[in-house]
Amino acid sequence: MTAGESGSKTAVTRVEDVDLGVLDGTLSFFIRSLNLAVTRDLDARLGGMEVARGTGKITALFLIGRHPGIRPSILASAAMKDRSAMARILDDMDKHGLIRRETGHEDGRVQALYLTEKGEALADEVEAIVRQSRDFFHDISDEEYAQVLDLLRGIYWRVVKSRQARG
Amino acid sequence: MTAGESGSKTAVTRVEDVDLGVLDGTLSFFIRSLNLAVTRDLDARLGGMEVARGTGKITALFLIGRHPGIRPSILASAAMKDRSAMARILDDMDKHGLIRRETGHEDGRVQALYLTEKGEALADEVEAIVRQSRDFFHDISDEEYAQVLDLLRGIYWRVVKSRQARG
DNA sequence: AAAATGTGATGGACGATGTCAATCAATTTT
DNA sequence: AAAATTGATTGACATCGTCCATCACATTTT
Repeated sequence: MTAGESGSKTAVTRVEDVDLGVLDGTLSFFIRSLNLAVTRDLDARLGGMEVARGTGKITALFLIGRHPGIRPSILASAAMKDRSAMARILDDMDKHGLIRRETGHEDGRVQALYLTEKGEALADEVEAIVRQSRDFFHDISDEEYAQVLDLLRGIYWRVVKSRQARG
Repeated sequence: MTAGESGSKTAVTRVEDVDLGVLDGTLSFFIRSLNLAVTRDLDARLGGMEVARGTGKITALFLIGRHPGIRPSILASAAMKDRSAMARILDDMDKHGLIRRETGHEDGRVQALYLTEKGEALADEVEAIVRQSRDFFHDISDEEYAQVLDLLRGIYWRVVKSRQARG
């Protein structure tokens, strides 16, 4: 019936022979699987740096650097996390002296985030490493990389915006 | 210098105005961010089912169903996990009566995995839900979805194979 | 045959993660 | 002024991924 039901119901001894079935047509599966591999690779590259483990720290570091005064909730949206998760990350970064939190002058509820000098330095350091992270996909041609990047970027923004709409 | 450094160093109040900087050219970032959104959505769809939370259980359920007698280590490779992580998942599924583990007749070290009837039933149920998971990307056209699926599938297999080679 | 080496699967421990609900302060609405 | 809303934070809880050690079985070496 469905594509990929050719070699069904047979034991396999090699991963290459595995038929993914429904999962083969499911974007979620590939995103979720690749996430593990990519995260592992990035953590290895970041070694014992203060931003290792987790997407949130790196995203926060870069976005605060690029948009001084940005608010925690915007960071949360961009990183697809909820506010409480981002609050923890910021707390951690604060303890490590990477960021500074100021209370907004106009609205007393919001916080304005800034990188400390230490944060700026780390951001530069991490940026160099992140640029190298493309090496993980060394098997993939520049064209393919660019294509998938464009497509995922588009999907990303649409998801961000629809998440924004809902809550 | 680099693409995307146009609107630099300005505070933003809306996510849409955020400039991702280096991250904008980093596949890892989009994969890692989208992973969170996709995982959340899938967990919501699966509600309180016995396979909710985590990619591993669903992958195991489907692959065992499609390849009766498959070994845990192959499942681990396909799900991009390590053996111990997969062992926990299988243990959990065993406790819930979803799978059956037999010791291989030829090689006493390996296990052969099979779905129980309960497991088969759940697999069918979950398959229906997984098929609906494309709805999460309702903003994305069929063409785009197919394109990004093809590209990620290709990347997935290359990563799986290179992981296989290394360790 | 015995010993050493290798491989598949488990289990414990640890830190980190994501989520939910509750709280608190500040602001906006009525 | 009271009520409802919003931004941020905290505690609690379950889960996850990783590392290290262990155990059983196989294969290779001597």
